[in-house]
Amino acid sequence: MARELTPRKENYSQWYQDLVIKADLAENSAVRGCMVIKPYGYAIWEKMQAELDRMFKETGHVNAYFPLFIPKSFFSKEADHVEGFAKECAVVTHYRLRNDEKNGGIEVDPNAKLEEELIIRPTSETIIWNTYRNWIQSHRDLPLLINQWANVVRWEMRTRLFLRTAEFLWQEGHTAHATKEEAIEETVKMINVYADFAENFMAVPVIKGLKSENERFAGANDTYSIEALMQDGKALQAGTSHFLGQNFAKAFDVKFANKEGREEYVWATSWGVSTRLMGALIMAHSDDNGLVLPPKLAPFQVVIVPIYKKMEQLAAISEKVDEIIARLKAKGISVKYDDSDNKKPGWKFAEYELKGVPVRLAIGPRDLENGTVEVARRDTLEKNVVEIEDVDGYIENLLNDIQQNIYQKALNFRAQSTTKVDTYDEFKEVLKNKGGFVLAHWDGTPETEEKIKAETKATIRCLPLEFEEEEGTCIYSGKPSKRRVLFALAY
RNA sequence: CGGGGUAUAGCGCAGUCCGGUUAGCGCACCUGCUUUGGGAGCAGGGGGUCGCAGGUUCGAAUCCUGCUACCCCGACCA
Repeated sequence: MARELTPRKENYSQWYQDLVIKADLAENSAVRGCMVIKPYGYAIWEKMQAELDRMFKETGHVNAYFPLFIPKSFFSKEADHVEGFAKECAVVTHYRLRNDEKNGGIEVDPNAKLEEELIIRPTSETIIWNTYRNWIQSHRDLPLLINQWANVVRWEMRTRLFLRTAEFLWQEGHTAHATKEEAIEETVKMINVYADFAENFMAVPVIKGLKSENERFAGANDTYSIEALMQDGKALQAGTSHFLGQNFAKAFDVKFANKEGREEYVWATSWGVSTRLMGALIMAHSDDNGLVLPPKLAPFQVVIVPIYKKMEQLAAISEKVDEIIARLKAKGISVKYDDSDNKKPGWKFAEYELKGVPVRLAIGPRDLENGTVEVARRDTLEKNVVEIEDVDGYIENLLNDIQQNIYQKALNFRAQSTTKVDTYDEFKEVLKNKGGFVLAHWDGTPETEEKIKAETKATIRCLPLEFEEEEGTCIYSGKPSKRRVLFALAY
């Protein structure tokens, strides 16, 4: 395997894709725009899933599953929704193949044309709300708090591993509520869950905010997002939570009898995060040696590499290692012991650094004599010799320390990369030379936002939920503004 | 959909301009010996419809025509 990663500054996007492939996370598949997630990458995704799923359940949600196919007619019931997604839908038109008598091979059977085409879900609001109609009669049926883990397809023109693929894995929550207030509360609750997950598990600091009208989900009244900053200074939308108002309830005629016995449309939310989080994780922390995984999401937190000349030495080392493994496992620390004989220690060191394993132990004859082990941490690449007696407690602390440290590092980077600007010239200058988040005044109109985007490619990432009221003037139009909003170039 | 590029062993590439022994190199793989505290060394070995289809020629990976796929840069990305 070629070891070199292309220098990051030259072409971050290429560097990122190389890293994804070399660290064995994923690769492009034979199918256009689709990705094969390899076992190591999938193991990280499974860790993410497990934590998110736990958090959803703690907030009262349950899992269910809805169909992959959506009848075209369902899809078109909500006008904004269909308009937003129409350009990127995969459509099933036939249900059978037959032998091609003329040319050999196989062809679509023209006699098997579907009366109504099926859309492969790009998101499931429509099929789910069509189902909810039958599930909701009374206020006693509410709230309905359901999540599904699924794949969706969006026929993107250009794709990038994890960040934008034609098919991707995600979870989508779809909830129904009796009141507007309760639905809004749910929307905000879930964006907070996502922020909590990003910061405390992924160690990626995020900014919670409200999307501008232009960037809002098709069919939503309000879209909240969490925005993360990548190491190349571009923003990544890492999760969204939508307040859907009564739009889907009206489109699918979902009404309930309230406590007074009157019929009302229900209030809805939807929220989702996807395998794009993998991209965020990689681009937030990796360095030139490869991935840097937060201990809470690493498929294994510790790797142990034995160093030996003769098989007898390996046997003695393995005996000691078994003890260490037992003690680490007792503390809930996951460990891989790589005693494979076909790779040299140096190769293993480099390989596990590439894969971002948080802590590496090396143990050889010298250590056996001294009762020590060499502990190397991935985030700083520091090495220390530790008494075997103390190793489990030491590593337990070290893992916490690494989790904190990489979060702090990302937070510091974000702080350095966030700039307040007051003029349009300054705005353009910062975007061009420094990148990162730019806080600026905006007049609140979609027209201004579009013009800024057309001229600079920067978009309003969000109107941060945490902000200071401040009199100012729009950097573009000069009109008055009461607050700054968050701009950036984005993935 | 525009602009550029690529297609040769599992992977990465050279060879193509200027046609000519048996198509080559690195990594990986197999065998053996020596190695093992930061991506080992030596020796030997296996593996190819040179993207597909036509054409030119005594002779095509190489020239010509058509097709297909993929990559990069844009456009697109609720």
